[in-house]
Amino acid sequence: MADISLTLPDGNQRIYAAGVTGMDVAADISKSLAKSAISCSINGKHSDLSQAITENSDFAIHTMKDDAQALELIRHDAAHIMARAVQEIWPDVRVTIGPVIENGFYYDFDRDAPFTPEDLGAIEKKMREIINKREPVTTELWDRNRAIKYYEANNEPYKVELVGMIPEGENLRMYWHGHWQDLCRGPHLVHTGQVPADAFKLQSVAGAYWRGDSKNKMLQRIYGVAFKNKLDLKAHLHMLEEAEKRDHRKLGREMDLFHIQEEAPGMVFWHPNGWTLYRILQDYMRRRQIADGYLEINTPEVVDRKLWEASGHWDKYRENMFITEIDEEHANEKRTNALKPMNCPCHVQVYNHGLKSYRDLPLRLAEFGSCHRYESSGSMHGLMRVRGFTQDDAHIFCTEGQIAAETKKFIELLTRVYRDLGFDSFEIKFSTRPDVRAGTDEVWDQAEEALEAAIKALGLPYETDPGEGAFYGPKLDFKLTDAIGREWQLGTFQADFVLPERLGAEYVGEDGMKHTPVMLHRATLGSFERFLGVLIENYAGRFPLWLAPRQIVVAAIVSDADDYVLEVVEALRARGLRAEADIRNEKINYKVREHSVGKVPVILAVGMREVEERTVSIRRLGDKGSKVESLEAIVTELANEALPPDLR
RNA sequence: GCUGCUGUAGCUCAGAGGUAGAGCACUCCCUUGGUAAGGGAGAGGUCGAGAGUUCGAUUCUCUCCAGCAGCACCA
Repeated sequence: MADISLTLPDGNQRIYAAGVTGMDVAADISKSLAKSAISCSINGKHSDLSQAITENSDFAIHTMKDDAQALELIRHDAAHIMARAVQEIWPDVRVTIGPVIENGFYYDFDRDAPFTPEDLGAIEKKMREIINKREPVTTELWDRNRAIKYYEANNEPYKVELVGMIPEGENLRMYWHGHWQDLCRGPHLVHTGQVPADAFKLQSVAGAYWRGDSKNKMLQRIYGVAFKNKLDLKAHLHMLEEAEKRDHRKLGREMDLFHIQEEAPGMVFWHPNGWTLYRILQDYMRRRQIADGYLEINTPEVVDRKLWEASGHWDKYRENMFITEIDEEHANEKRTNALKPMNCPCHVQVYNHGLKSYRDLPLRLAEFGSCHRYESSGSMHGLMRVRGFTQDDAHIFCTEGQIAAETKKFIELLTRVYRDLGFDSFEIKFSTRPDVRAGTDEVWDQAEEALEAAIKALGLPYETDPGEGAFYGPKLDFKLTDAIGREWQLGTFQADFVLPERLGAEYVGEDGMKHTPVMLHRATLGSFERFLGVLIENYAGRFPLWLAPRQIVVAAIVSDADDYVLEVVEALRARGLRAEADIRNEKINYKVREHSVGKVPVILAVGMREVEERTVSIRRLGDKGSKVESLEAIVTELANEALPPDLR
């Protein structure tokens, strides 16, 4: 056989006979490398060490030191080992698929009785046994028919179905972990003992549809996490605990922000603290939008079905709309109304009132529009997914030629808003024309170019998602990253060539003829509810002063200071600060603890010393100590600090 | 909507076929205390809703509602 040349990551080249395996090369380099090797990359493709190399290639050996590869393999092999363990304990369980996911893996099984938490312990134990056997992982290429016959003989219908989906003529890779075998793309570790027995944990059991389709049978999914070592696992479990602590549903209760109750699932009862936060955010958005040339409007929430039929929503989304009938006692005519699931049809009604000229464009109509959507019972989640919500919605009516400038203007607004609210980074997803769409190719060309040009003009990175646009136009989605690295899709910007026409929106152009405007749907926060959920979790409830619903508590150390406490509160309130007095019969330790737990950013403690010197002792949330300043200085300092970013 | 789990005081949770308990919070009293829980007393619950089994159900069974985890969905 001819010789081939392998280029190692350090640039060195080595010559081997064609057909050499990664393991051969590792052994040739050093004995210890052969021992620690877990996989290799051949021309950048992550491969098994047993893979034969037949041509000149860039080549790298991976060990446990290569995080990306090591974690992928550990998790992937852990999934296989888990499946093997399950089948060893319950031979009648059918296997399906088990991929690697963030931090871990899962495997879907078909089994009559669901797994219980106790089962997970038994499976973990069996997995450790398999790991401790240190059995070699081997692989073979099979042709389709052999694989189908094999799986039919072994009563694995899901595997038969999977093999059936692989194109004719393509060989399949089969892997063995000891006697247990699975169809898999690979690559895998060298032996089962390379999965760290003390660094994985089975987390939970849940149902999942076969091939992700709700028409299919529901399988039993087991989720697990796996890491390189015990410490990483512990760190991950700790991180989960931390994330739980900042859960907005928990903080919402603790900080007395809102609640949701049985009689109105998916609808929020905002408490004084939460509504203060909501209002601060809304006032801020209102100022930002007005500064950007938006005109605020307000439209009905209950609207006759005729409008939804005209807009097309009745056909497409009726199942998700709250529909009301007016009973005959109260109406001469029986009619069917729907709670608005979105604002756009109503905004077109406002636009349509009165003849519009090209001189009126772009016309930016904004509404903090209260919408209702009947979300399925299983999808609701605190404030993040609700049935009643308010969008920071606006529709920009403009000409095709104005799309680019409006896109740019909007992205600039969104960037400012996100930054002001503590989110420094976000990603843009650009979705282009789908196969089934309305509008001519020329219009799509123009709109896609306009959107893309706007992102480029701002020098922002973005990702293109071909074919993912709405049927009525291309769109941009904005995903931000919060303080603990989670991503949230909130803002959106969508061009629409369909709705204005459907609802008869027109303007008189320079040519004196009637034209149909383009409508740009856009939201920055998305919905206030969801955004506040994200905001609460991002700050873990410890809001910057301008956002904090309770900004300052003035606490008396002795009751002789009560009058002065009230005076300080008055002085703070006079400057628009949200200040409360705490003159309860409690010790200062108690008060400090309670308000710290309540995440009040500033506690001003006053005793007789402060009364006499007209000072206050200021303690900031999270600080250990306090410092004394004059009342006058504190009021000015806090008043400045509490200004919203757009007013500074 | 689907699979599984859960529903007891405002919150976190314990409990049992004979009609309920703890801690914190709340109210009152004592205490005037200098930066993360001072002491005492008291009040508070149709045990998610409905039906069934039973002499008796909050406990067992069924149905429904809601929540949680995941899946599906998300204009």
